[in-house]
Amino acid sequence: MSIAKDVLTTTLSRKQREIREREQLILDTAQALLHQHGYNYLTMERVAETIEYSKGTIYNHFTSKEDLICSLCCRCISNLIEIFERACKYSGSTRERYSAIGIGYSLYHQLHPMDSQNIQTVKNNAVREKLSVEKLAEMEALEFEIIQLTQSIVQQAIECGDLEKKYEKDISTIVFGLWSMHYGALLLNQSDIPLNELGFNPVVTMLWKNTNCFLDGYQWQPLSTVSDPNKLFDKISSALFQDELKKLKKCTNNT
Amino acid sequence: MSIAKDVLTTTLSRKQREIREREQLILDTAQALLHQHGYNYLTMERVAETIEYSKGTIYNHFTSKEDLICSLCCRCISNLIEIFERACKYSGSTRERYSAIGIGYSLYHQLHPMDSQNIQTVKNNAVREKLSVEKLAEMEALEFEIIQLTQSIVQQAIECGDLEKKYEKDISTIVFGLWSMHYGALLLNQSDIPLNELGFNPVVTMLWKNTNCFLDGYQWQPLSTVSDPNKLFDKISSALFQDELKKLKKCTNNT
DNA sequence: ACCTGAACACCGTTCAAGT
DNA sequence: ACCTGAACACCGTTCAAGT
Repeated sequence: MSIAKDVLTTTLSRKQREIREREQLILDTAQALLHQHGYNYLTMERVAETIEYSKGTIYNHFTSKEDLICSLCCRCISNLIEIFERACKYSGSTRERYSAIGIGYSLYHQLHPMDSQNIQTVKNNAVREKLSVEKLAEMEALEFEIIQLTQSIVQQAIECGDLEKKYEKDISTIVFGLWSMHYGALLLNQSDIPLNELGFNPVVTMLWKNTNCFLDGYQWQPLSTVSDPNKLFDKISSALFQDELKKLKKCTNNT
Repeated sequence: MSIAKDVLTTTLSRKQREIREREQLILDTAQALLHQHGYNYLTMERVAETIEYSKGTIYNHFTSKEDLICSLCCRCISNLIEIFERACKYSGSTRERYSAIGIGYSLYHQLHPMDSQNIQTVKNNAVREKLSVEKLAEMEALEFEIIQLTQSIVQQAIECGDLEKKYEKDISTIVFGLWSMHYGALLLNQSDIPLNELGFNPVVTMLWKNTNCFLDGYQWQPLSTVSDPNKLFDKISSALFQDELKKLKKCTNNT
């Protein structure tokens, strides 16, 4: 009985599971093509060939090439949100948690450069122009989630006095400051401007320094001058990327 | 004799002048198509039709569609450099001049949103992948010019003591801070994230506030707390965009 | 109900023919 | 020496036919 029921429910949902799995397969394939051979190599034809289905089937999952790319982007933003949630849960002062968001952002992009390329691809007008309003709304909802998470920490900082009350009207400005600084840095980093040849330090290092000065400028307590910023960086980054570091350790132990 | 010589030299260079003029015409046309109907409406065919030449002729000027778009982008960056040069010449403290760079950047993008869209278009991988190394080098050279202009002000600030000596090793980091903050803000602004619906202040306002806090964090003298930042903004922006404001005045007087 | 792939549309690019 | 536009290549998208 129990087995029969299992079989029944399995049978009922198998098709759905198959479809869901194939959708992930398409996304994985598209991501791999994009990452390995660049944007112009990614064609619907090639995705179809790789997964051994016809082009028509892909269009059953995604209404257009742009829709496929945007879905890829949404998956990457979801991964990023997960990091941000970890940062919010970090046990430390409000300033440490806010810093953790920045660190999570920049380290995530360093650890997963292809994800960050995917996210940028959708910012392009040629792609955006072809997206449906529904798809754009889906992406916007994810971006909104990120803003909310970030904003909540600034709010808490004001409530507990780490940030002066007079900055209450600047909450969204402070969010925008961290966001624009990191977003801009990420894009400059992955553009092919040869930053290190031009004498710039590593982007993660510069971002950390600049974020600290930015928050010091808002007098967000405790100021970066009262403790060692480098130690704090290591502390937060190892806390945020515990899982990733574990994986790396495992790999090196096995070999 | 003199006339004959004039005719001769005119004849000799007429072709060249014609070609140069046509090149600008192609760029203007492409920009107009891009601005009025979006990226996907801009085709080589349509550009050819509009300027009443054949497609082959356009390929005599530009080796590919991407080459055309990149040339458009370079023209826009040159315009931006002109603003930056004005900012560097601004008579005021080093901090005021550095601020002027930021203000020039954000106001330029506000006054010429289509230029800033052009600049962004080339950041897209689909376009970059197809560019020749020469074209990329041309753009890089322009970007380098911007960096140099910005860096020179930070250098001066350290020399005259407006910035503490200990920040000498952070010069490029301070440049990167202003750059990433403004670049990120610009991109967020022209993406279709509805910033004002999400409760954000106007981007130019937020940038000015954040830049001041950023520079305060580096203790760049004089701090924004000793004078009215809003007055300074108005002073700098009217000095930088004198020409533009004159034009606007003329227009309103004539009508 | 789902999958297929031939056929179509569109656009970037080339090059033989024309002036 | 320069310009033209037919012809080609490539790729996104559709949909009648098949299972």
